[in-house]
Amino acid sequence: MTAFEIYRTLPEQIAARLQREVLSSKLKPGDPLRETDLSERFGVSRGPIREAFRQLTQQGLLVLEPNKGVRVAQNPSVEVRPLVVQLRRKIETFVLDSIFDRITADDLAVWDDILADIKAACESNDVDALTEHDLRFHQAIIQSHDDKDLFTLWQPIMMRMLMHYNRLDDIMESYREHKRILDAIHSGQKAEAIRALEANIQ
Amino acid sequence: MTAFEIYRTLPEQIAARLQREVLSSKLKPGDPLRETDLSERFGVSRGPIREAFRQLTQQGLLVLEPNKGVRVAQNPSVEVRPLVVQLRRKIETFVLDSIFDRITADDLAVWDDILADIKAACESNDVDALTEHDLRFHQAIIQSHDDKDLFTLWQPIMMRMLMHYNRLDDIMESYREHKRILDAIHSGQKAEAIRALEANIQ
DNA sequence: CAAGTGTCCATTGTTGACAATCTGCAATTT
DNA sequence: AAATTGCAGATTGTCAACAATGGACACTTG
Repeated sequence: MTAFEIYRTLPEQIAARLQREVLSSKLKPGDPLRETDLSERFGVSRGPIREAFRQLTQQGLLVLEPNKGVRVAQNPSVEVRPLVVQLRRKIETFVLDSIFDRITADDLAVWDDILADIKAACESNDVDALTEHDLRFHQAIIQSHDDKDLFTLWQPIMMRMLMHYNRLDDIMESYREHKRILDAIHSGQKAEAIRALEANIQ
Repeated sequence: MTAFEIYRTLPEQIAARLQREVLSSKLKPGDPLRETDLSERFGVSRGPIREAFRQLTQQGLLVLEPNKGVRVAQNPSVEVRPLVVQLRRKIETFVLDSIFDRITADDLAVWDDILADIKAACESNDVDALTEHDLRFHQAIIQSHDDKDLFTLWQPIMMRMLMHYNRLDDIMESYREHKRILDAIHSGQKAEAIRALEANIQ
């Protein structure tokens, strides 16, 4: 768990809280979000709320209809879901392949820390925390690529996968999958790392 | 050319105009867009301008930095470009394959009309118009899928490809490529249509 | 009774004023 | 001369008031 989270702006703080509520299904697909309600809840005017809506819309978590406000987005249909998986695999394996020979000790230290958080979340059976750290793990990899725009491309795809995070019977398996990825990176086995990464994305 | 374009909202109109200026390189990567300037230019307050920024940011055409405003996004790096091509191919071929047996005469009529616009743009050597109708063509196909969320996923990827639309020596080739796609669809040749679509995306 | 019309209310859209932040440059310090 | 500080202007961030829109429901109308 991250002890202190620093956000530059008001809308970022609001967006982060709403993001958690969507990913943890406290807010369900189709639920309307009203600007007035939230501006009272967070003690700010409607401006920052709208800006937070913008960020979450970009992430694909909210859907905006003119004059009607925003709602929590629907999960991808069963038909589209395999496509989303393939897209995410393509991006993440591309990044891992591309950065592999330039991964620094600092990068690995950060990823190891996140893996520890994943382990803790699995052991305490905390699905919401697992979702959060799973996101952090893959985000950290994507963001280590020089082209920062890749993150913008990847994020909405990732979010669509996280919206129903229930594929595992045994939650500890998530920890093992991520550990396999990092183990392979530690020992310099590129092909194995990519294989483990693909296995984790489904 | 579409004679009348109806937009529901003020921000949509503004976003559409700015989109054209970015795609036609009238606004170049890195150029800053100032809220005050645009609010004077379009005769509205800064609110709708910010909303237009929102939409274009979601499309990947603008990049926002807190307290610094928005700039026109950079083109994808040469390293990332092949990935973008692959992602777009995956989505569009997925959609075409998925809808192929349910394509209606109305769909085809619309697409034929757009093809005529593409032909006209090629014949008059109007690259900006070609970009616009090329976008309309592929957008029309994507939007004919039941899952409307696919469009949101596809749009930012498409935009990254359109930001420098200069792969063709012979502009008429673009018309021929799109014609091959529609010809194959007309004659019910699914595999051939998908092949032609992939050939067009590069 | 069905289809259309009008009114009201909840909600989003727009605006202009004011606050906070960033940038560049000049003055100051070491 | 190099680094730092302090201003001033430009620009974005936030706010609260007002306008416009959409949906629900009662009412008319054929």
